[in-house]
Amino acid sequence: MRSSRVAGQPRYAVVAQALTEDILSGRYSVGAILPSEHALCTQFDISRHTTREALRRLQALGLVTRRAGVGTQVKSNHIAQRYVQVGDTISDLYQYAKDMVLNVLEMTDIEADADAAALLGCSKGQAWSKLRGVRVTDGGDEVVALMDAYIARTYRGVLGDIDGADLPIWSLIESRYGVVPAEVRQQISATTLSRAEAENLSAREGDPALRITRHYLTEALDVYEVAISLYPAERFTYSNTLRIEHLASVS
Amino acid sequence: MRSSRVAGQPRYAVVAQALTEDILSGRYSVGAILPSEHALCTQFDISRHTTREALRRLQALGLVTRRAGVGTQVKSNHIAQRYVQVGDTISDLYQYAKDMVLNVLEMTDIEADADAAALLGCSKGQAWSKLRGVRVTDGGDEVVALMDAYIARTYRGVLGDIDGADLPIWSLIESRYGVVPAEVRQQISATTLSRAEAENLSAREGDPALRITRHYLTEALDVYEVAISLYPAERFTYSNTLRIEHLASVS
DNA sequence: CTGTTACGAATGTCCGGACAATTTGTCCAC
DNA sequence: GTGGACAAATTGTCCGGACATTCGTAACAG
Repeated sequence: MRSSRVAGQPRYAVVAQALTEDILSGRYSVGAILPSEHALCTQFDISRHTTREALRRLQALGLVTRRAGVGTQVKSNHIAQRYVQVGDTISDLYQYAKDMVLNVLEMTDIEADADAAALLGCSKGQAWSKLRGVRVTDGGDEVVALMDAYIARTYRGVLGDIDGADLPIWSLIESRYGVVPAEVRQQISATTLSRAEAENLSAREGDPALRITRHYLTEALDVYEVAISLYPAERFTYSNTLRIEHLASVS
Repeated sequence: MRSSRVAGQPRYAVVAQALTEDILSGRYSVGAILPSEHALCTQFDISRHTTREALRRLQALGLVTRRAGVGTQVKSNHIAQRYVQVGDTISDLYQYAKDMVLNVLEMTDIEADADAAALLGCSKGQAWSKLRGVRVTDGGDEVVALMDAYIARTYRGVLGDIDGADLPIWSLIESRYGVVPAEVRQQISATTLSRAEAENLSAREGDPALRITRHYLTEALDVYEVAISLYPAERFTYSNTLRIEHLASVS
């Protein structure tokens, strides 16, 4: 018996709603395989086309992934907000280094002690390369930021490419190793410059500054780069524009 | 005559690729209406189902919008990077006010002078309501932020709801007027507290603080709320996690 | 001139069927 | 055991058709 059509609700929406609830409530846990298209067709007494439309919605919501030969797998048990980054100012998440050059001051290989392990989110003793440098404007006449970066030892090879580069480090890693950032965690806080920091930045002690810490993670959620940048307030404002994507609700 | 199938390329991908190039190159400008599904079916000699699959891809890339009775309209002439916000910390873009209460200090109606017009991105003389308040923790024992907000006079009605609210103002406007933010522009900068600011925040003069300015815009890109918040550094770090969406390329 | 109605055009919602491509696992030969 | 051939299950790619819903506009009525 065909399930009766609810007023104003397309059939695929009914199915999508039901499956969404099952996923959000945990009846299907993350990693579980949903019933096959054929099974859903039988269960809801709808055509395969309609079933696929329903599953397409779940996919658009980021709840499931689909693979031929495998099935429909639950990817996430909550619906995340989606943003589209617009504009291309110097300070955009991925473009903040545009028109700037990175001059290396110091490079060392380290094994993470307790402090570093906490910062980097790794176990004690893990091997990293540490780098200290300044970002200067393309002409080289103004220091914009002081940066400490930690790079997983695996990608040590980029160290040679960094001095004088006008690209972010993660981008150098990408072109050399093919590692793309899949997730970026950032913390932005306010601070005042210490004597030593002010010296490197040709600013005054006590001046306000923005401290931006970014963790770059691979698809497998391994941290492979951490960058901590210090931007004197008068030379830098972090700004971005986010456009909210209007996701078609399943209901 | 049916267009021959390129090796490894589904038919819909060929169509999607062709249309994408036409949009990116500007042959179809933003706002233009693409040929109808029927026309594309004839042009490429494919079924309507295949045509719709191609257009679905363009939609997923954010290049077009589709409306029944109208057609497929070009929305953007470039492919933007997509981020998905994950996590739900206190400082997430839309959740930063969680577990906090807003206490109003002062409310006034203003007409924008030159300074205000520049800040709000409106013409001089436009009518706004200005509000000064502090965000305190739920228990009320700690001041977390000092906030100046400007609300378009049209939504003046929310002013009565604000004192003591534990929601962001835009959220109050949404529930009362049905206005949803479609775009948010934010600037984050570092500063040090002035004497007066420190007093309101029970902090010390010269302490570092984060100044976050947010413009909330409607779908039509009208600014309807501007919030400027001052967070003493030791009580607040702005942090968020962005997951990069792997958009299926059309090719 | 203004408000209403009617029509056409476009996308949205469904159904049916067929074959291709991908993946996983089983079974057999070596 | 190990490797390869094979089969089964699953999603992906296409085709055809039918009717519903939405929206702009043109014709019409007042």
